[in-house]
Parts: sequence; C-alpha cells; structure tokens
Amino acid sequence: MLDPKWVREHPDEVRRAARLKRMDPEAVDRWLAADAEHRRVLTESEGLRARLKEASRKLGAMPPEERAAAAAGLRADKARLKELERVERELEAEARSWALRLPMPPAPEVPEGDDDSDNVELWRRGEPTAFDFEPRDHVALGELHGFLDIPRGVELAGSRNYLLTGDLALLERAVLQAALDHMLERGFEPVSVPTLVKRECLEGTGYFPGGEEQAYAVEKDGLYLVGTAEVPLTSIHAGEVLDAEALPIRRVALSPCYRREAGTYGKDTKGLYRVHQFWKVEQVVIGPADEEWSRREHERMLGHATDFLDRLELPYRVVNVSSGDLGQGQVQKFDVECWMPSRNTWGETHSASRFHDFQARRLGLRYREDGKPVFCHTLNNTVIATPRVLIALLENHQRADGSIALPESLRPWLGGRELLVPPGAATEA
RNA sequence: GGAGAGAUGGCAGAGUGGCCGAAUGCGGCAGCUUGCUAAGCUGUUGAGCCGGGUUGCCGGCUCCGAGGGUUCGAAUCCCUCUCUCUCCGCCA
Repeated sequence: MLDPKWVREHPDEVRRAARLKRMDPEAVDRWLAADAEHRRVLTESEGLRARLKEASRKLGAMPPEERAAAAAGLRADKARLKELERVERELEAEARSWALRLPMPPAPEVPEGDDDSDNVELWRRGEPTAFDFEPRDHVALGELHGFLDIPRGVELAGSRNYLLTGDLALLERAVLQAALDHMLERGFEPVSVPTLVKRECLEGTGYFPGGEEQAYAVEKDGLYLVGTAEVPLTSIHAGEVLDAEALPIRRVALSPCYRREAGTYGKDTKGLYRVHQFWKVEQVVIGPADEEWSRREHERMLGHATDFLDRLELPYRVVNVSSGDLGQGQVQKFDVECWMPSRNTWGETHSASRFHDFQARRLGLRYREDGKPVFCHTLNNTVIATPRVLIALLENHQRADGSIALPESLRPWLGGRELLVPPGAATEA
C-alpha cells in the first residue's frame, strides 16, 4: 500500500513506477477516480449523518408526546443516508481494491529492465567450478548415492515432488540447522510460525491480490499455505503500535514452504530446482521508518546470507534485480545466485527485499515516534532454502568418483565425516 | 465434538437505549515538591478518515471482537460469525 495522500499529489511518479516495473499503470488512474468519487460521497454522507445526529439528540430532550411526530420527520433523511452509506461503502471497496495494486516506486539505484535477464551483477565470490572430469548433475549423484528418489516422490504427491533419504535427508537438516544457528549468532530471535494462514497475512505482505494462483488454498477453512515464512513472520505485529525502543525486531524462522508453481509447466522440470514443497530459513526485520537505516539493514541482511554461503564454500554472485523483475511492493531487491554446474549458470537461491512501509501500511504495523504512530519499514531475506541449495552443494563439491566433499561447517551433523561416499565406491586415499 | 461464560481505550476494569469516546485504578508524559526513604501532589494522555487552515490549529464523521438488524437514537436490544476461558469428550 502507498500513502494515499502522496499518490494524490504524485500520480506521475506512481505511473512511472508502474512503467518501470512493467505493470499496467491502469490501477493508478482507476484508483485516483475511485478515491475522488469516494471522498465526494463520504463528505456528503458525513454531513447528512451529522445533521441527523443533531436532530436525534434534540429529540431525546423533547417531551415524549412530541417525539413520535418529530421522529417521523427524520425517516426520509434516514433512508437517504442508508442509500448514501451503501454507495460510499461500495466506492471505498473499489478504491481499496485498486489501492492494493499500486506499485511501490523502485529505489533510484534499481536498474531499469524487463525481467531477470536485465539484472546487474554487483559482485561475486568464487568462480564457476572447474572440473577435471565430467561432472554429474545432482540427480545422477542422488541416484549414485541412493539418497534421492524423485520417481517415488512423484508417485506419492505428483510432479515436482521428491524424497530425500539417508545422508541427503541428514544433509538437508544439517544445512537448515547450521543456517538457524548462524542467525542466532547474529542476534536474531528464532520463531516457529504457522504456515497455514489467513488471507489478511498474504494481503498484508503483498502477495494478494495477484498471487492467488501461486498459493495452495484450504478452502474449507479459508486458509492458505504460505510460500515463505516471511508471511507469518512479518504479520506477527499486524494492527499493533509498537514502542520505538522495541525496534528493530530481527527474527528468523525455519519453515516448510509451499508453492503451486502454476504457469511454470515445462520449466525447470528436472531435479530439485523447482519443487512444490521445500524448507527455508528466512530472516525478517521490522524497523523504524528511516530510509537510510533501511538501506543499511538491507545490506546487512544480504551479508548474513552470503556469510553463510561462505561457510558452505559455495561460489555465488549477488545481483541487483532490475525494475521489471521487482515485485509490486519491493523498493529494491538483491538476489543471490549460486553456481550450479548442471545448469551451467548461476541459479537463484536467495532473495533480499526492501519494502519501505509498503507491507507495514497493509498490515497496520506501526510504532510510536514523538508520540505519533508511524508505519514501520520491513525487510526480508533468505538465509538458506533447500533442496535448491543442495543442487549447488552436491554438484560443486562432487569428486570424480561421485563422492561429495562436505564443508567443515556441516560435518558435525553428519557424524564428523568429510566425505559422502557412494555405496560400493572405493574410497580415495 | 457437547455444555456454559466472556470479548470495552497500553493494561486492569465500570458501564443494560439519549447526558458515553466511554467512570475508576495502573501505566505513560509534563510540571511542582523533596525531611518522612524504588515517595507525594497537580495536570495531561486512544486511533483512523474527510474538509478547512497549514509545524503546533479548527470543524465533522467513524471505531466499545467482526458483520448484519431493530430504533429518531445502541457499548447497551436481536441475529450470524470469529476468538478466548471453564467443564466433558477425543487426541499428536
């Protein structure tokens, strides 16, 4: 949500934001029209209501025998008020539905572009892994080790499902637990969140309207499975006015994530890259309405994620996401992409977003500043998501014989082993 | 799942048709006080929206879980829903 007063005064900037984000600028003018009409009717109905209230109050002071006649005289106005109220509510709902679609203007340093092909690399750590043998992809490695079973996953739950067994199941837990610990060291508060949430949470974080097709809905109960813990984590204080001293609030959650991946038929069908259910450790920060603070925090959160990738000894790069690839509410987004040998390119594993007060306005998330309630700023970033990162982990750390070298940071969860050796393979010296 | 009770301002808690946006206490803030010791006294203190003036201001409207209804008028009456608590049942 944008500040309605600001939009009224700067419609061109919002239209420009829509163009930059490759969205239809129609919402801007539809909102302006609905908003103006709504306020016109609101003023009219409030005036009428004020007159009726005043008349009613006087009526209460009258002798009882005069009341009936006086009351009768108010009925016509009352009927008119009811009609006005009905129209006013309709207009308000229409204005709101357009307001929910207004795009947050991108930060000045966001590169203009149509989609992810226009993202700009900012820096990288490591280079594409060089092999002196023919590397296997993660599916082949999984089969070789016998710890990845995609066919039976599909058998159980349809396409884009999988089973991790044995060491790979352990490796997944290791990565998640190490990521959580990594964030605890940085002072984040761990939270276990609901992943089945109300519509308000999805609307509040900006996924709805628009993202309905991407979410699994439990219609019977009016609930939705979240695609990220960002949704419940950011919504925790919805409707509250927080104390300024409580900010910033830095939280981390490990949760399962569910995505329908509608409209991606035929895309990334092989392996673990794009699946319906996965695990993610997500960091969310709620802070003061301070542009500069927000900017710095964004960089810090990016650093928490890349520091962890360093511990996993993976090559990756950070990209400045282009305007056309930004979500409606995002002011700026950095993606982290790990090198994935089988794709022969960098694959997105993290997404760090800065929202300004976009989510806070929708959620009613405020804090008190100089006695007045002010909307907070919110940010979020992945810490780690699996199984996608397992692709990078297996493929980049593989050896000629198919064994996988474990980064030191994960060994404690895998019995201290340095290497995952495929069954039957002769261990190298 | 069955039976009952409840949902009021940051918190606690009054209020059963007009004088209630709402007593009182606590908390917060400001000032005073400082011989009766983590004290006392006084004042002040909700949010949103619309309009006008434009730092502080004025006027109006809305909000007593949510939605609907009765009435000239509802925190107060009626209906639906949600949530919380107690008891029973069931259960990871």
